Amino acid sequence: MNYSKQRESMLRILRSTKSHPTANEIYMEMRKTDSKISLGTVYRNLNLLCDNGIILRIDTNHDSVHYDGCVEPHCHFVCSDCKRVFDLELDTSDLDDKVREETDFTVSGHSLVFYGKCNNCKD
Amino acid sequence: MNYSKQRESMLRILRSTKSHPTANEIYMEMRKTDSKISLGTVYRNLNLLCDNGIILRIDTNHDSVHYDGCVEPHCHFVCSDCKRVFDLELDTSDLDDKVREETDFTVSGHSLVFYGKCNNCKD
DNA sequence: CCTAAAACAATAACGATTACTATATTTATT
DNA sequence: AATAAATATAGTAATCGTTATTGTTTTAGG
Repeated sequence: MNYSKQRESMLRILRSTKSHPTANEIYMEMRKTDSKISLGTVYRNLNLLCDNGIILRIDTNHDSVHYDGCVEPHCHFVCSDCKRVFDLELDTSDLDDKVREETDFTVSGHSLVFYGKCNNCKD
Repeated sequence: MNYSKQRESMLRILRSTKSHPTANEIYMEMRKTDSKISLGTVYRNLNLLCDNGIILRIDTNHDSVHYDGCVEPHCHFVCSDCKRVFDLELDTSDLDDKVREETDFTVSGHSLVFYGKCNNCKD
């Protein structure tokens, strides 16, 4: 993987927010400083960074995929009203072992997403 | 919701398998007995059945959405090789309460998907 | 039977993502 | 610094899963 200033800029954006942006939101943010950036470049780099474990993909069932610059194990909450994605502190590191006990599968990890309404939307 | 033989047939298919088929797989299965069935009908009914809690949507991060005729709370394992979806017995009913303790959010449920390799693919 | 609501098949449209192509940038080598 | 190979890019076209539209058919209730 060679250096590219586009990819560096994407990583900077992802690591400076807790908003879990979508590909298009990252694209819009990048266009503020680089009007020539291509949406294809954003997608290609997001996949590259995911495949190398540098960022995290969050599938919310709701709309398009969200991305997280924080790869420390944690889980997420998606508000079914505003669709925002929140980080949760919940420790679920024991779950993978439970599945290993129950099955003969090789478990590499899990994705845990909670649904409901956030503080702003719950009334 | 009026009766329709297309929807009845879909439910029969979904409840008679543990394979968690995609919309297209259900469509292909239905075409065996009804060559006129429309893919739009399959999608419309899948959404209708999901919205009414009669079937379950499973988002695997991998490809298109899978559906489950069993709505009893359970979680899933997706093989990253063959992409098959397996049921797990794991009881995770306590997780929602843990999130309620940690946050002020209204929690309606969660989706828990494990990743790894199944027995067939792990070597 | 007759009517209104709901469902249908067929097809067009949409939005997110990926593929393609010709050009530019990065990195390693002389 | 010049060169060459590998990698990345912008721009655009194509793909794929899903949803919307339309005119017709089926269902359910009076």
